[in-house]
Amino acid sequence: MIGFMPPAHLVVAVDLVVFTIRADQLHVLLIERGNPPFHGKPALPGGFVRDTENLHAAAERELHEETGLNGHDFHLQQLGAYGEPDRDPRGRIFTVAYLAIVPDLPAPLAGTDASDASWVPVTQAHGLAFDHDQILADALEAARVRLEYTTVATSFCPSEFSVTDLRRVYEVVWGRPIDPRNFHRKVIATEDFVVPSGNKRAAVVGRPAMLYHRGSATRLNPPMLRHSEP
Amino acid sequence: MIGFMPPAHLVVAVDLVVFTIRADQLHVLLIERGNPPFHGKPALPGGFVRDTENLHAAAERELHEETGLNGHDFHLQQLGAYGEPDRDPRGRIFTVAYLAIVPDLPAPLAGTDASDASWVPVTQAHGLAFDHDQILADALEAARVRLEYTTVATSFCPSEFSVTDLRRVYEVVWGRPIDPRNFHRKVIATEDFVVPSGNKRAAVVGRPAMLYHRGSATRLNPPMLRHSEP
DNA sequence: GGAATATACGTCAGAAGGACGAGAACCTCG
DNA sequence: CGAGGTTCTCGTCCTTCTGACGTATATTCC
Repeated sequence: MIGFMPPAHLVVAVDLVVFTIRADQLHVLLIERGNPPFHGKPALPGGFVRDTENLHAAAERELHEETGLNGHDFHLQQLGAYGEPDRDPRGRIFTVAYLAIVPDLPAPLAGTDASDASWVPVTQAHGLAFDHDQILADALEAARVRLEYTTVATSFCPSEFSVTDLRRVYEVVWGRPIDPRNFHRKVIATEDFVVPSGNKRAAVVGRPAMLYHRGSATRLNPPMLRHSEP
Repeated sequence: MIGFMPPAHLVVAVDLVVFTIRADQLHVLLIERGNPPFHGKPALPGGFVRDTENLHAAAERELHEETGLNGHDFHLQQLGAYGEPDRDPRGRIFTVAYLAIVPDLPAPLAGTDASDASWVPVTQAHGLAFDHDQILADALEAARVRLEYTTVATSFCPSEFSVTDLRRVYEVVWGRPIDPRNFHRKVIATEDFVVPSGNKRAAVVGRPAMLYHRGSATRLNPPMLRHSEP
């Protein structure tokens, strides 16, 4: 069943790797495919680029359709293009992958037409349709690198967060523990990484944490290097 | 003259930003367009992706056609996809940009069918066709960043080079002088960045330099940070 | 009030790099 | 052949940054 060939303007799609953190675990947004090919298999959300929209707009539209998010309360950046000739059995379809980082949604996926979408821990996200396993792996590595050199970690957090919240982001994405005292020093010393909100967290136990908003900085200089092991 | 619409498999192209260093200046490979649109204007070399090849293969093929280079004596990496609806007046054409870094070719462009291609200093590469000004700007920034975190600078150099040759690469691409003594210490101290060839350069003037081949390392850890100024 | 806990701040040593001095190895020129 | 100039290589000092780890502070629970 190779017969299907989409019209020219439907040869390019965008696929989204949407990351969030829930219950101290990195989750990725997946859909269950309702049509062939790969019927019933999990896949990254995505869709074809429309005639009048550019790639970024297409990614934003898909993200809105799947999560209800819009405006600028998320991080969205292009990862790269994928175009193996046989990546889609329907024919020659290229896809441009986007990495999205969103905070843990209070009413997750509410008001969306994507009731088939669900958050899956990345550790359990295998066997995806198409080449989405590869795209997901590339996205995970890209996210880890971007935490080193940029301030995107704050995009995982809600508007108000503590330094410990931010540290959890790094620990979850990197998969390794970080010394709380050194991390605190680094975050506070980095100009415009976070700005104090003036509030304190109601303590469940222990000293209440000071709360912050994300600052205006985007680059981390000097970077927060994870010491890579083979 | 909007009538032209390429068949489905010709909606995606690859464009190359090929950098080299000649006479202590960063040069980019440009062609002069022989057909409309943008007839007679300079542009990045590129072409449509063929039915059976993937994106990387298409980029390699184009690079070979334009420079005669093949094998692995160059650096070739994807930059990203560009897809503004109006970027090509012929219709909806997406392009995937690739960054190539090659040594100064001894017999430049010999044996190629691209006699229309020429090396242009990046400082004079303006007014390109399509959105190639933007792609070139993105490529330049990407090259600068990659010099910080990877060992690609050696891809600008011939097989055998001196530490000073390598330093010139950084100075030319970054556009700022570097202290020769600190640079030398950094390069030598970084494991597998360069390996001694055992030879010395015949000195024109001054102490002859020891020569090196590029090493096996790809990442620079810790990175060679340029201190960005606003 | 004391124990437990989490946050905030401090200290010390080692790694890395910017600034700069100086020696080493070649050239040319007188 | 020696002096001076040039370039490459090595070394020193000092500052910044960070990993390791100690300690004070603010809250809840008992």
